[in-house]
Amino acid sequence: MKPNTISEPNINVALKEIQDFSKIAVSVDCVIFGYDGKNLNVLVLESDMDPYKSQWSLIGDLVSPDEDLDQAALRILRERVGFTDVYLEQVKSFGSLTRHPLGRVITVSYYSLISKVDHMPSAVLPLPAKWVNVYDIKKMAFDHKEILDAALDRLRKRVRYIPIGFNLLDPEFTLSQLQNLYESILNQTLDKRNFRKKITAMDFLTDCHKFQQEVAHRPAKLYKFDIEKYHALEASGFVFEL
Amino acid sequence: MKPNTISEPNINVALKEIQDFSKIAVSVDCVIFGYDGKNLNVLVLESDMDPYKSQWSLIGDLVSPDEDLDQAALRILRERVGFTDVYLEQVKSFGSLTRHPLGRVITVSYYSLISKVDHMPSAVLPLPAKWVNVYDIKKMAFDHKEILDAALDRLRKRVRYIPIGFNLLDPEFTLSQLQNLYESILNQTLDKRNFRKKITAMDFLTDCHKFQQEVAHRPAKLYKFDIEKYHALEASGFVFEL
DNA sequence: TTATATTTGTGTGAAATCAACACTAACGCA
DNA sequence: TGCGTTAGTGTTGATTTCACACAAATATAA
Repeated sequence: MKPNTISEPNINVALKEIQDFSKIAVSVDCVIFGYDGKNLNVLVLESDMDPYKSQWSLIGDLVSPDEDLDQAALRILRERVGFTDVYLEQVKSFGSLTRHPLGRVITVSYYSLISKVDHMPSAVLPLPAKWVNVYDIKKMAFDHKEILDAALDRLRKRVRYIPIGFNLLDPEFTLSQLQNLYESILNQTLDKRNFRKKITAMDFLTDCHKFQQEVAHRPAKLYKFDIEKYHALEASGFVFEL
Repeated sequence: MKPNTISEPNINVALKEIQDFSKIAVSVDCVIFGYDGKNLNVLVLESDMDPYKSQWSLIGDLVSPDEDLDQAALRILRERVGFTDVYLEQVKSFGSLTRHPLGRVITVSYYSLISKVDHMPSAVLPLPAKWVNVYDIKKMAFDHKEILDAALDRLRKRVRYIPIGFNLLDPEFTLSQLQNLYESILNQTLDKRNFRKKITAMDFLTDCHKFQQEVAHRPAKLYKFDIEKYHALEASGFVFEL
C-alpha cells in the first residue's frame, strides 16, 4: 500500500493525447419494463448476430458523438420502439473485453418503465420485438441477461423508495392492480390489508370517484397518482417507503 | 407512443460498422474515500488543465483497449496512488457533451474505500494529491463535484445494507470509532447505546481481548470484523442493516 | 496522592410500526 | 336466484425504534 509517484500527466490533470480514441465504442442498452396487468415484462429483440443468433437481446445502439448518454437512451426508445415521455434511469456500465463479438464495446445500461403494455401487443411492435415475462428469461445474447438482472435489481430497490411504479400502470388504476404490480416487481406476495393501509396512509392518491367497468365481480374504485401532492409531501420531509 | 419500424439493424441485432469508433474516449474516475478517525476524506489532485487550473479533480485515466472497466479502476488506484486490495464499486457513467475540454470523453465513476488514512498523510502521497474533508468540497474541476456527490450518495446507501464501512478502519477498532465513522458518512449523529445494541446484536464482531493503548481516558475494547462469520450469517438469511 | 477531564460501557420503558388474520359487499353470469 | 369472483375493511399481539443518565477506567496536572 505504498504510494508511487505520478509519472505522467493524466486526463484530469494535464494535456494528454486522445486522438487515437482508444478504439473503444460506446453503446447504450435499454431494459424496457412493461406491465400487462399480470406479469412484469421486458421488451426484447431477436438477435441476428453470431454467435447469439435467435437469442433475445436488449434494445440498444451506439452512442453518437453529438448526444449525451441520456439523449442516446431516449433516442433509442423513440427510434426503435416509438416510446416517448418514459421514466428512464441509468443503471451501470458493462465493459468486459469480450462482451461484444464485433469489437470492444462498452455499454451503458438504462431501464425504463412503460405503461399500457396491454395496449401495445407485440403485433403492433416492430416485428422481432416482443414482450417477455421477466421471470421466463433464463438466457440472453451477449451479457444482456446480466444487464437485465442488474436493471431488475435496481428497479426493485428504487420502487420501494420512490413512487415510480405508477409509470407502469394506466393513469387510473385500482389498489389491487397497484398491489399486483408491486408483487410482480418484488416477486413476493403482499398482505392486502397492510398494503392498502400503507398506500392510503401516504396521501398522494386521488379518488377518481369512478369504478372499474365491465368486470365480472365487484368493481373496484379507481385512483390516480397525484404527483404534485407527492412533491408537496416530499418537500415537507415525507419519504415514500413501501 | 406509436412504435416506429426498425429501419436499420442495430448493434445488438446484426452487423453494423463500428470502424469509426465514434470518436468517443472512455475514462474511469475514482472517488477514493478515506477516514482519518475524525472526518470522511476524499483524495483529490490539483488540475493543471484549463479552464480548471488549480481546482481539485478526481483521480482518473483513459480506459485502454485491453482492460475492462474494473481493471482500469484498479490500475488507476495502483499506478496513481499505490493502493491495492481496496474495496471498489462502480457508481455510474457521465457523458455530457461538454464535460471534458479535450473532447468527447465518457467517464465511468467508481468509489473505493481506504483504511489507515492517518498512516498515509499527504506528505507521503505523490505531491499534488491531497486528502480533503468531503464536506469542505464545494466545487471541483470538470463535473467531478457531481461525480463525488453521486459516489457519496451511493456510499451512504450501501453502508447501511452491507458492512463495507470496516474497509475504512484499521483491522482492530473500537465501537466508538465505528460509530464515528458511520456518523461521518451519514452526516448525522447516532445514539450510542442504540448503535452498540444493533451492532453487537449482529454477531460478526470478534472481541480482540485487547484495549486501546495510550489514551487519556478509559481505554476501549478492540474489535475485529469477522468476514467469515458475516458470510455464514448472510448465507443463513441474515441481512445487515443499520 | 488526589482531583480533574475525558471517554467507555451499560438497560429500561414508552411509542410506533409491523405482521397476521376472516368476513361481508358488489358485481356478472348461468 | 344462486354462484363465482374480487373488493374492501380493523384489531391485536409481537417487534422494533427511540429517548434517555450515570458509574467505571484511564492519563494528566495539581
